[in-house]
Amino acid sequence: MTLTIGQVAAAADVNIQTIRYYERRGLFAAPKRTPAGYRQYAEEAVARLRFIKHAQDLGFSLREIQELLGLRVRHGAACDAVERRTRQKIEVVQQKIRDFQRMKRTLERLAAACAVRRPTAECPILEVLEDHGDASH
Amino acid sequence: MTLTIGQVAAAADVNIQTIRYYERRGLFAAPKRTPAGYRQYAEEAVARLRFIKHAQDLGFSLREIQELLGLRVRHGAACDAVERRTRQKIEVVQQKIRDFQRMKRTLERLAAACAVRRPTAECPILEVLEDHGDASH
DNA sequence: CTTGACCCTGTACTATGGTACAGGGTTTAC
DNA sequence: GTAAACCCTGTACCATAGTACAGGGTCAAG
Repeated sequence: MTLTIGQVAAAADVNIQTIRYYERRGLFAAPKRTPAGYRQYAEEAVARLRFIKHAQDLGFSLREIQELLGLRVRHGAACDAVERRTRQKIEVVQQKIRDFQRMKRTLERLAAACAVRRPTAECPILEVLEDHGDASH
Repeated sequence: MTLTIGQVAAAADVNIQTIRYYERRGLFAAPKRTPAGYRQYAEEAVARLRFIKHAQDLGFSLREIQELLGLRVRHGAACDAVERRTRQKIEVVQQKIRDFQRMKRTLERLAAACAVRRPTAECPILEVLEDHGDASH
């Protein structure tokens, strides 16, 4: 069974224009067409859109997502190269995790400074942020 | 002692155009001018730029930073609002960390499947990626 | 008193990730 | 058999966060 672009868009909760935009960008393979020129999608299209959205939530750019999907496209071909790229991606993700953990610790320090302040004290968050500016880099 | 826009830009390691852009956006108070119209900054300007940069590093948008700077002006109850925003930001960051860890596990599963594949097996990337897509959201 | 480095405003342009609209053709339901 | 709802392409537009450039004015050194 095939789906129209509108059905795919509704199922994946994205705009129709966005799907066409992805197709133009090369993220989304151009599907078969009806004689009238309507796009005919397989059900996997919905899963792929959801994958794209989730990867975006993780902070991957469309260009990076294109790379990830590129791993998929070349399946059956050079599996060694695919594995190498996947391990590179793991490194990138690991670094992102470290960055966000550092960010979270800084934010927690700010919130903690707020929580222990005396009633008459001024808000310490903004000062800490400025100290942070001086102390880091 | 006052600084020119070029000196401030060099000290804070930002583009001159960026400072003027912040001024236009209302993030950065318009400074006094010389009779010729040159901007004259106090040294605090450098600290404020660093504050903006570090808040950006922590994932705040310019709009959010503008809010934070606005809160600083109105002391008193402002601290509670700043703390609330900070804790909201921590939640967002925590969720991102969880998502990245999930993504990392997915990629590791992918690489592991690659490593143990039989010579005749197809590259299992497609299935793993789409499982990931199905499992989320 | 000219040269070069700096400053000014205003406008245009970049990249990313979309979203909207114009002006058509097609399909479906009554 | 027609009206609504859907699809097509192409182009223009939005926000965010800048960056560049044109066409001037200003300042300090030699």
